[in-house]
Amino acid sequence: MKKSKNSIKNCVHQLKVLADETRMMIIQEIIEESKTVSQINQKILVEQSLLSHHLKILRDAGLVFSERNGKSVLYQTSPEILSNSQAQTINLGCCSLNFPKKNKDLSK
Amino acid sequence: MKKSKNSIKNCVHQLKVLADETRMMIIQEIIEESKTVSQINQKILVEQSLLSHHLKILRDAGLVFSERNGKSVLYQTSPEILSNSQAQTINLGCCSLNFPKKNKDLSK
DNA sequence: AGCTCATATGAATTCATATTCATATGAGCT
DNA sequence: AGCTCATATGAATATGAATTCATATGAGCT
Repeated sequence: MKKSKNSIKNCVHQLKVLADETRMMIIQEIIEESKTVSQINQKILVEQSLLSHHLKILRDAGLVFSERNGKSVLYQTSPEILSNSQAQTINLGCCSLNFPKKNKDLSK
Repeated sequence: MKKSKNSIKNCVHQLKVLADETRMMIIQEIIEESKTVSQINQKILVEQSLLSHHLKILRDAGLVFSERNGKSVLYQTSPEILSNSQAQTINLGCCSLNFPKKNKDLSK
């Protein structure tokens, strides 16, 4: 069951997925570098199972993907949706979303 | 009841408002030039009252505004949310939405 | 194999949002 | 004032999405 990528329906669906405070925060957490579920959970204080449900919704929408790394699972934003030149733009087909680049502390 | 503009809550709320096929189509109809409700309704085939409800939701979110013009009411996108340089960008605070410029026929 | 840590899943419930339908308002016209 | 056109509103219902809780899976360790 593939979704026609540039249709307004699919774009609106992806937008709906992003139009949630928790999921928006998840994207902002992982858009610059991939993180494990528990790393995300340390920043976003919701029940573990709830976070997992949200991650599934993001996965199903093709906005993020995961890969297992030992005991934990790493999440990152799907390369297909990131505009190649600017790392902070999410392309949804009928429209694209721009996140202002946040200044992370460089001590790490 | 004013909404703090750049909060993630408000941004997500506006995104939620835009994450609807009908409302997305409304925005696309009026983003380049203002239109009356019936002009919009000619393009977007939903019940008049339903369209009106959607327009209210867009108004309440501060995404569009209306002004009466005789018997009809003109709708246009709020200037505050349009990035001044590019007419096709909607600024939501924590992120902004970009619409590709559609080529309208120039016969008008 | 049994134990623990990390994450996922499913079903039930709660909460939000879209849709419908009937009706109201507001402006222009006769 | 009464009529019509254009739009808005409210309440009822239907649909969908988020949250909770209990439990399952999967990997590494002893």
